[in-house]
Amino acid sequence: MADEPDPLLSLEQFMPYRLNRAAETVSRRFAAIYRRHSGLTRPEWRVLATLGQYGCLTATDIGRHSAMHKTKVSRAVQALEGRRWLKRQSDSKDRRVEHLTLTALGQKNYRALAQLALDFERRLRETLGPELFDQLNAGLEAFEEA
Amino acid sequence: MADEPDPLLSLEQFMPYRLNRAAETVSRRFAAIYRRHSGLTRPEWRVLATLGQYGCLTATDIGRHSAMHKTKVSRAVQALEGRRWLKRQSDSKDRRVEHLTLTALGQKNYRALAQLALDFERRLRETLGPELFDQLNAGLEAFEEA
DNA sequence: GTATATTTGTTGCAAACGTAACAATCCATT
DNA sequence: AATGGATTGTTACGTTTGCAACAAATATAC
Repeated sequence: MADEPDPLLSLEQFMPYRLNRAAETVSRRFAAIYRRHSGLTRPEWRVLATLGQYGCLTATDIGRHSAMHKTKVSRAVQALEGRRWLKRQSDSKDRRVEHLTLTALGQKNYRALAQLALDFERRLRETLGPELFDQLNAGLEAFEEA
Repeated sequence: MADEPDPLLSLEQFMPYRLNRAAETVSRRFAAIYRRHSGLTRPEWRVLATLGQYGCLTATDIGRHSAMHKTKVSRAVQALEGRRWLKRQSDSKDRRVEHLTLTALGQKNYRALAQLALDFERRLRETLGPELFDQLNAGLEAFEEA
């Protein structure tokens, strides 16, 4: 009595499923690295990395750029502010917005964490093989445009 | 006074970041579809799809296969059991494990939802273009092996 | 054969999450 | 300049999540 109800859908070949598994696996491993190093959560790491790259942004900017919910951003910003890794400067023209920048301490930690990120990606590229890595990258790039 | 602290890391070109954004976008859109159709949550959909494909599995099997935490699986199984979409059968040899299978009702809904999935993927392939879609798929496939 | 370790699945609990409501501010139309 | 609407960021609240502890059962070691 076979219990195989002739599968209509093969998850292993289903793109959303594949994408999710790959992203989850990578994200989890990478998160374990910077968590061990700094204790940052994922949203906090994202805010740090975004500010490290762009220098000065508002909370809305960060949310738009990293596709995070604004409450997530708000809480991550609070946490980083508590560490003195980030400071707020109110805009003189529009007093709703606050410009966020990393402090010297924040930049120092950003540099260390960015290095961890680059190392991680390099190992990933080696594990996957450069040609497949680039292929995957090209596919993902096409994705962002569509 | 430039506020650009020479970014060490370009998030847009960072593989884990790209993977996450793509996966999140796709997953969110697809989830909206089957949520509207059936009210299933993401973990519930995953359990349903996994059982629909493999017929009979234990909770641990499902967790391992779909990379979900065992508590997530446990709760999704409870929810599907509450809908009468799934039934448990205790193993006669090892009384810890329970074999999970879809009921007739569960299979009926699985078929409908699998069709939605295939439609979604077909549209995705059209949007992306077949060649890039396949390229992305090849990259993801390499991923799973490593 | 008993003690110890491992595995399977569930539950308590605290942390994290998103929705919605909110205060504060700015903009647009009049 | 005033009312209505939009935008920015925070907070309150109910839900979801994962870690840890757990009970039950099996496997392993002695």
